[in-house]
Amino acid sequence: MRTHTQPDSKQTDAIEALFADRGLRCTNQRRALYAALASHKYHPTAEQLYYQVRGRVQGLSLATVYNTLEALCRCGLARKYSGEAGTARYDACVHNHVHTCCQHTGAVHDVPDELSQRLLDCIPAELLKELESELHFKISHVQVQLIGVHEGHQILGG
Amino acid sequence: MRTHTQPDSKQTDAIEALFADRGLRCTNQRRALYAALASHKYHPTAEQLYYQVRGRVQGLSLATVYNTLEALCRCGLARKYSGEAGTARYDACVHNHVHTCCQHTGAVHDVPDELSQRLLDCIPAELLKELESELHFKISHVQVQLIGVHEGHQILGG
DNA sequence: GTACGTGCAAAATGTTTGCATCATT
DNA sequence: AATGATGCAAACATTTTGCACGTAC
Repeated sequence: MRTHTQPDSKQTDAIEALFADRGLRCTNQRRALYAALASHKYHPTAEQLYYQVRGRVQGLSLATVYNTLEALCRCGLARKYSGEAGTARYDACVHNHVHTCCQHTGAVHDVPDELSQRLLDCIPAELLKELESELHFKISHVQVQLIGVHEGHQILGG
Repeated sequence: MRTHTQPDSKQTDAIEALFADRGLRCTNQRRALYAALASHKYHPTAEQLYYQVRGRVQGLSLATVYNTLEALCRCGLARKYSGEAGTARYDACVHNHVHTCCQHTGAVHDVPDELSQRLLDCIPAELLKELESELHFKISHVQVQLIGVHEGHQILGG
């Protein structure tokens, strides 16, 4: 296989530091996958990431994509979503935001930060505290999805 | 709609009426599946429903379970959720409620109605209206999940 | 040097589909 | 009688796993 090729860049250093901080080994594959994930505006599936990153890191395998995504999720650097469709989607875990999910196409989009924040701010922390103690459930985060259809699409009656 | 709390035949009639109302054919399989789904406290997967209902309706197939669930979802009698795990879960669509989803076990539970309602009521209708017009997205419903761990479970580090 | 990550392919899920038969309307 | 649902099995899609090798620490 390939000897270690390390592109010099501020961002790479930042990623290395991030990984080190979480006790993750920093491999070319992981670095590239995380960089791709973090730069994604939407929410790629494992397969999409695979094809995207494959061009940059040779010999990347889909298994590694899954392994890496799982590692990233486990240490809190990424999040896994399972929208309406059967395929899991991922994003780099920057901060909590709201998603829209189209019932027609299955597409998942972000709600812009400002709006997301306003929506999430509606839920008072005390209520969450109360839920935690009532349900004996430690809440790590609240996930909000707006289910519906993008304008121009109709739900077929049936 | 008049809902008598009465023997099985009454409930069966109610289901038939419900189906007729939506233009769904009422077969034994569908009736049994819907009854099972509606009585479920948790959120069965297709497979769980299959094994549960199989005892009551002879020769039920998994394909029919999927077909039926899809038909129910399409006409608004059921909802499909895709929690953290890779398996879709369903419930009879009574009213909107909040779910907890355990990061450790993947278990999905309902938040009791009163608490769910209080949480959902936090989101003002005007904000949703605003989101709809900003995003060009027709919101059918808001889905809230509390992600975390049930007490007594720890997230394992590595 | 060692523990862990990787690639490959095969296996384990989970879901959908084609077609002949059967039941509901 | 006609339309649509069912069952079966096979196709399909997605994710996980075992193993030999390579690499970061």
